[in-house]
Amino acid sequence: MKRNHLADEMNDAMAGQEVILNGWVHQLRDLGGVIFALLRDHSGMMQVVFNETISAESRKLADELRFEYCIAVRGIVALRPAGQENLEMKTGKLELKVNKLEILNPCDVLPISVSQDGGERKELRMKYRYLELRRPEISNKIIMRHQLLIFIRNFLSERGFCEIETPLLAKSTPEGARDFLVPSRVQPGYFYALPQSPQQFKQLLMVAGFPKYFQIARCLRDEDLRADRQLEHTQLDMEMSFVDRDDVLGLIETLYSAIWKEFLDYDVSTPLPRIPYKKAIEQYGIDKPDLRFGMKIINLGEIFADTGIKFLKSVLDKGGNILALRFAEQPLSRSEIDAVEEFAKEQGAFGLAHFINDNGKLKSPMAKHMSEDETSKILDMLKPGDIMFVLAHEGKAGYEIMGQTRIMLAKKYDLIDKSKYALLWVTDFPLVQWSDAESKVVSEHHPFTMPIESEWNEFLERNNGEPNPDDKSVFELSSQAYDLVINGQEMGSGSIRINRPDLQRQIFKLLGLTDDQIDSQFGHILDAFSFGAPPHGGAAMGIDRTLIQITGDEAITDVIPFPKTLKGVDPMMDSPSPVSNEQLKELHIKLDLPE
RNA sequence: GGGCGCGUGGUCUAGCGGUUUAGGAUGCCGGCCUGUCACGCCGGAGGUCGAGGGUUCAAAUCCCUUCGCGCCCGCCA
Repeated sequence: MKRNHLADEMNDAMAGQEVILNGWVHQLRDLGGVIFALLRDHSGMMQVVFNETISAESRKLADELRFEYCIAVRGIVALRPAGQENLEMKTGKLELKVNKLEILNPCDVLPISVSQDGGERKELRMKYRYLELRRPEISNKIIMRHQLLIFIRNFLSERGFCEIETPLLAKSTPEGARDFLVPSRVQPGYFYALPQSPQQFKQLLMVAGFPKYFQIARCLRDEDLRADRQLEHTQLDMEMSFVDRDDVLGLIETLYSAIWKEFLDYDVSTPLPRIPYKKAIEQYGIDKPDLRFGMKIINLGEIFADTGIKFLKSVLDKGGNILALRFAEQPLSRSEIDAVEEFAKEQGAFGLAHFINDNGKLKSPMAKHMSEDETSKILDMLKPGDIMFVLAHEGKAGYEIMGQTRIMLAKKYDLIDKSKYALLWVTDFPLVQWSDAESKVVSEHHPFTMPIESEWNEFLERNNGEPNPDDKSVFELSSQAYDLVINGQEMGSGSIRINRPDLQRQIFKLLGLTDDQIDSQFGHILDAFSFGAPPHGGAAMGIDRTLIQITGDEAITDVIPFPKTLKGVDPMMDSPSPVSNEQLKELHIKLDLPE
């Protein structure tokens, strides 16, 4: 019995018509003489009725029905008796009087509930993900993912972008995340790397003369997982030639405001705010500020420039900062204030002082050591009842402690306007940063990022034309890189790229690569740049993260059809798994397992 | 690699040294019920309390180790 209608198509006008529906038993109510079931298909639900006055045979077979049996029913669409309508249901005024039932496939006792959220543990839900996906609330996210991808493809295609696939079997390079390796059978001892992103391929497409490229690309990185990080994730990868930074930012913010309008009916005003990296750190203590609430970091350096308070003075003398957060939402108890200090200490602070405007009088552990001038200036900044948390700390770490404290306070005291979406760009990222793990200078974004050229040229001049990583001013250099941030989450990043082989080689040298390493690992791209490579730039946007912003979920596993656990295991397929000795032998691999 | 939390019949959960033969809900099995919609009522089966070790007269409960899951730090251009 093949279906000729879907549950969702049933309407009053069809009363009296005979139809066949296929689907699953979503709910069962056995009243003895009559059995009601909710039949669910991908479109919706329909109540079906088994009654011996309609069909004794079907009524008898219906005794066997249980949750999630896969069935086919044929029957007459009918209006429910007066007073029996279910107004909560789209088809609630109707029912199907079944004259033939066929059980297509029975269903074992369910390990997780399908008809509702049974609150099962994550590991179980992952193992039986295909059952969880039967729930419309869950599958709708996967359908929305499809709709988002279609929307993006149409948007970019209409604007002259060409979707181009790039290889999955690519090459391992020394920069960046840990690679997933794939052994070559034909070339013993050689490995492909799965792409961390199509970065080099897309730049080579620019060299090839494609003006606008995009790809919905899977990116793989063998690093530890988080709620917003899987081993593989999907990026909207894009690149354009003959453009400057504003062209790229303009296109992406137009796309994102269109997505927000389409999927959330939310008006994002463009152009988006653009905050230089340095300012983001100084004002929010983080490179991905959440602008749904205020409470910017305040620098009290000037007020305390000549202070007599020793620990403040000594931090200032060492070039540190005195930073503050003004908390004006509600008075806090002594223990609540202590909890804030405790949090700051966990973030690395030595301590966290505070000022309170106690009806025009300054209340603070430091009050009696402060000058009149200092006291009045602080009081001027506080309304009665306001609390100001104060941190004296050196370097970027001080801003970061305050940034984390700012976020903690906002979450704990509900300062975040959940109806708001705060989209912004953070621009002018540092070109490089220091890696403690590798004890060397590494790219902040990636090694193909164009520096801000005036700064770069001055840096070279200072170092006699050599890209000297030991010149500490290297950390002051900015790049033409940018991040899109939404509600405090990094949504994607991009940059204007280097397109000259000489500059690219200098950057590699700055990162500590020798000429030999550069030639063997990046020779292809330097070659390519030497054949008239056009200026170009682009970005890559996280599709999974974009989706959880739209759905309001907290983990990207919610919008991935078959996600993996935090240990990188797929409990459903039970991967990764051992392979046979024959397979290993074919690949010329011998195992050297830890104890 | 480090920190925090969780793990009890199919599933969710109570119990957190002895009142327990581990309680409840739901699902499952059997019975009753012709207008339910989380249908209802009656009865029943189902547990090595994640695993291993220890403390104790006595351990689901306390301690140690270990495994799994989640969240965070490190890590992730």
